[in-house]
Amino acid sequence: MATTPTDPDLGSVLGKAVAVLHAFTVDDHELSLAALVERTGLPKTSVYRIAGDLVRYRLLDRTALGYRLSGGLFELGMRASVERSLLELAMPYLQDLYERTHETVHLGVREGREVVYVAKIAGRGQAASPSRTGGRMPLHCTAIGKVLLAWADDDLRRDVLTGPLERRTPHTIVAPGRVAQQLDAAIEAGVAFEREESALGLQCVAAPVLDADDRPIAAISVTGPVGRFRPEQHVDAVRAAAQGLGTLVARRRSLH
Amino acid sequence: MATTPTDPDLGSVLGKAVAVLHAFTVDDHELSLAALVERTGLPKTSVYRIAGDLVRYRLLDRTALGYRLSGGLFELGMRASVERSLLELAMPYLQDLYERTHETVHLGVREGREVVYVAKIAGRGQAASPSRTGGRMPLHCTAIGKVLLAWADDDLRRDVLTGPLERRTPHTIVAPGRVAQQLDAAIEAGVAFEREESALGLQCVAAPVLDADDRPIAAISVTGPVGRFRPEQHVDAVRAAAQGLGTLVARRRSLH
DNA sequence: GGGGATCGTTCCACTCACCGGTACGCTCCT
DNA sequence: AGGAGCGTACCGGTGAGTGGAACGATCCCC
Repeated sequence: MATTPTDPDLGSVLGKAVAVLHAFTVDDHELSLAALVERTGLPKTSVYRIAGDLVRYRLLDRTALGYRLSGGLFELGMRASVERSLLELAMPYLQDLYERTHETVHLGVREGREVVYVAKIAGRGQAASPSRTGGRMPLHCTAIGKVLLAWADDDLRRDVLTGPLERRTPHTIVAPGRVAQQLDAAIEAGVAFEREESALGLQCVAAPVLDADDRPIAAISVTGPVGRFRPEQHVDAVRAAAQGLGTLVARRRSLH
Repeated sequence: MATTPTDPDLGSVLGKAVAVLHAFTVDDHELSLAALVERTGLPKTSVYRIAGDLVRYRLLDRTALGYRLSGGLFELGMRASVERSLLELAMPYLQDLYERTHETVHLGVREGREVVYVAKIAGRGQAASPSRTGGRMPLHCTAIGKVLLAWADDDLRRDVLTGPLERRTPHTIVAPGRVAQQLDAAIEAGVAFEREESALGLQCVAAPVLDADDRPIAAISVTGPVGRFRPEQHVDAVRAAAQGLGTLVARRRSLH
């Protein structure tokens, strides 16, 4: 059941422990022992023992209802070098961008065939975008994803376009040809757009953060609600932020 | 050597794996096998095998120089419920506070006898504060720490004050009596101050985020360089942000 | 250019930590 | 009262994990 992203080797303690950790998602942050058993498919006793150990090692917390990922794990995750260096370098630019636009700002990197959001600035009373820091989204239906894909190796582009393109909304572009068109247009324009393709009611512009070799390290986007928000108005601001961060990153000789 | 915070039971794979993960710090984000062996005190072969497994499970990445904490760990950490819920609720307030002051803004929670920073907004060209998201600081020498300690149970306050108070700068207050004085003053004033007690050249004001039962969930602070920056000027802004967040959190029936 | 130090990797036989079925006690339901 | 669902505890068998020893590859200094 419910194969975790990193479908681990269940023959080792470590594998089982990782499976338990991966059973938690952004939405289900609190799971009972029974729920963990169901999600991992592991024997109850094993989950019981392992979860207990994880609590002992401060990777899980006990709660009235069961277990949840602990603050220790948060600390550990914040030490992940690439994401954290990027985040620290990027914050001032994201900050400026938000202040200039007062719209939701994202920073994302590519992980496999998906976008992982490394930072999100959503001010008060914004149209709620479903993205979350640390969350994932498909590459083909988000502005950040398109940017990351457009500047990526041809291999990856081909790989993604030949695979299934998940439909998220009625506006999601699922025809490989049309996605390819958009990727080309993105390179041409230096930015990519998204119009209600990942979530209804939201539009988006994104620009790539390129290193010294013009490889895409990350992407920055501005998101707003259809109607008041016109992504074209923010092209220059996003591009400026992404380029600023890019040159800063390049100066640091790739993200160490 | 170098006992990790959660000095783990080294008799189990899991314990060893956790020890390996904890060997990485914010500063040493990239460690060779030999370095891991030295820091964990584990046999070389064991570290080799376990690190390999951790790479397989996407908790570590291989690099030219050795290993580092992976993006997968970042994602996992971002799912830690308390920190992430708090972070999402707090961001708009931190955002506003930064825009109002244009000084470095922190959000911190207490973990044991230390502060853990959950969020940091450091604008361009600020005096670099040594804090980092996910990093720790002692309670007695930071504004956030004083706030968290002042509103905490008497048990904790006694516990911390009777323990050794680490000196961080010439200005660090290490006399238990004087710290206690400041805690009382903090409750009186609704905010706590710090004047170069954790890092030279920096001053700070912090206010508590209280839940419905007046228990401190977290604290918010504004930090700036001595000279231009006068913490007293920002008392109202910090207090407003913290209270706003507090009522929001209280409405959600404690952080689930 | 050879010898020594350092580092990552492979091999292997022992053994103990892990395994998971079974059973128990508790709290809600019906 | 009975039954379902859950968390906890017990326990003997066994294979995953163990770590010492030995190997090859770099690098650097004499």
